[in-house]
Amino acid sequence: MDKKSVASALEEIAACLELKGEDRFRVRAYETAARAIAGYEGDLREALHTGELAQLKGIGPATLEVVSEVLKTGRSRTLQTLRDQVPSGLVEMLQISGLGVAKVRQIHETLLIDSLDELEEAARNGTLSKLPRFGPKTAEKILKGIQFVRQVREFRLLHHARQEAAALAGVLEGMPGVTRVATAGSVRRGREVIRDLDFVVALEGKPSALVERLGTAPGVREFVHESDRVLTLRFAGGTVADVYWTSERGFGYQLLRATGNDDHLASLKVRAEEQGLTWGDCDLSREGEIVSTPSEEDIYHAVGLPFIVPELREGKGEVETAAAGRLPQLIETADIRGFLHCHSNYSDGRSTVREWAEACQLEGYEYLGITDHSLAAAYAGGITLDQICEQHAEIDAVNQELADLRVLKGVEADILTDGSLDYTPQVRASFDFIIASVHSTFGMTERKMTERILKAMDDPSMAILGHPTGRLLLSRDPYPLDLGAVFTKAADCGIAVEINADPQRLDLDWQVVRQAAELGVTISIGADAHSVAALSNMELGVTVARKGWLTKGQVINSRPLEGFLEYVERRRSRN
DNA sequence: GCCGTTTTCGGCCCGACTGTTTTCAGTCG
Repeated sequence: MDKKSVASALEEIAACLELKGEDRFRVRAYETAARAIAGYEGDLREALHTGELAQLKGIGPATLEVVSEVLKTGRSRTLQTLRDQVPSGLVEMLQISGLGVAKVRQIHETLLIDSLDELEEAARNGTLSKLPRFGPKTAEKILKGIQFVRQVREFRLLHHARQEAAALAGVLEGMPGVTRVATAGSVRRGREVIRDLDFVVALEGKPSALVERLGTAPGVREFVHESDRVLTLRFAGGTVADVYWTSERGFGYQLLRATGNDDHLASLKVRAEEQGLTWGDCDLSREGEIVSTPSEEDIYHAVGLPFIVPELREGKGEVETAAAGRLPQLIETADIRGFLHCHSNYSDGRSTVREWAEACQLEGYEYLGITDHSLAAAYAGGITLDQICEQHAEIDAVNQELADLRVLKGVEADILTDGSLDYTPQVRASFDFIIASVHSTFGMTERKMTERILKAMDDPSMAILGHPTGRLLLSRDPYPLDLGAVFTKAADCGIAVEINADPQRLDLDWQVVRQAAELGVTISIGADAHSVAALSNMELGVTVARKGWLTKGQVINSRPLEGFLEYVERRRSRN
């Protein structure tokens, strides 16, 4: 049982309790517990065993019991009981943006609706919009929401998929006859959301023993499909995994095939055939003779190409560029010198300034930019003027003590509805640098939202534009925005545009990162981390940058401290 | 239900926006 299953059990309990009209603080306790589990970095079983889990903030006796039960048996009696009392369709309806408990209950009680299909019908035929306090706009919004929920429920976020894949790879490694295991597919390519997991195993002997053992592996619910080289499994949590097996000498070819994507493979196939090779389902051959391909490098070599890293294999011209010898030297996590965009306990973060500084020093960063929420972000405990003074004094003290790390005084200032930045110019001048982001009024038209952001970019105190499209993967679409206009202006004004590395955001999307870079935009990779446990966000941000073909030189926080500060200063002295 | 203590129970996120209504409930960040 993975973290996601445990967290979603707790979330579902919370939703059921809420729909039953239970005390809202009890509901919130389960939601808090779900977040605590989802954000927990270590191994859950281990932590349960050592008692560390019982100490985790947000976990108490009742929620610990749920966690323990789900880890041991894959189910929770509390949840089973609740499921008998609350129709599952109502829980799904809660995921629709614009529908809260009150409206879902109203719909259920007055129209006797308890599934998405029935809700869709009622929204289409006009019965829904006749309910008190509903109207045509609400019905339309609900129809959109139903589409969205249906579309996203099969997917999971990259970091969750990576955790699941690592756990499953560990199980595969212990299987009889298995000599090598690799994670393939979209997880390996670093896609932001993942539908299925893919694995390649090198096997000695017959696959029957492997198949048999996989059937009894923990959490496996059923075999969806089985052939002579691949087994498709479904786990209790809903995850679907393809396991391909091959010999050691065919491992590279199978790994390449299982990694994809289809467009990339199609381009390779064309090149292979031009070279007189046969691109088979299971192996690469020349004149009937199988070519030995223990590693992927062997295949790229055979078709006359340098190795292409998995992140680039999206069929976006990487094969042609590689053939011309013009693939960029992609940025790596080790190139990042400045850890930017993190929240401390002064706003909605959990770690203190000192904890941030010590953690970043340990990771080898040269500088750290603390950027708490500004005053307008009331829900996130935006930092007041008094707190700013207090925090700056604390940062000064930490800087006095630490020799090889510089803590910068930053802030994530709200871009207000009218396009101005939060705080007065005098207050903004007290910061070393400012990330400016939109956190409210997402429902503007494209023209208005674009005007709002372009106006904010006129403010010389803005160094970085934070999470530019506001999307939340699998839960909220980006707001409409003319990104081309934003990029052009950013390049012109010397404002860096963020790749926000929060696993739920990964905003900019990798597909537009390249466009931004081609327009001359400097990119900032911001962790948007709320505790030191999320230091590893940075790696996800770098994955997005690599998928966007970025080199070290295009990323502002891969510059040394002086280079970063110079960039900020140059921006300030314009206008 | 959990936390943080005045260690036994009170307090827990609040203001703005949206779509509805005609003054505001519900939702969201």
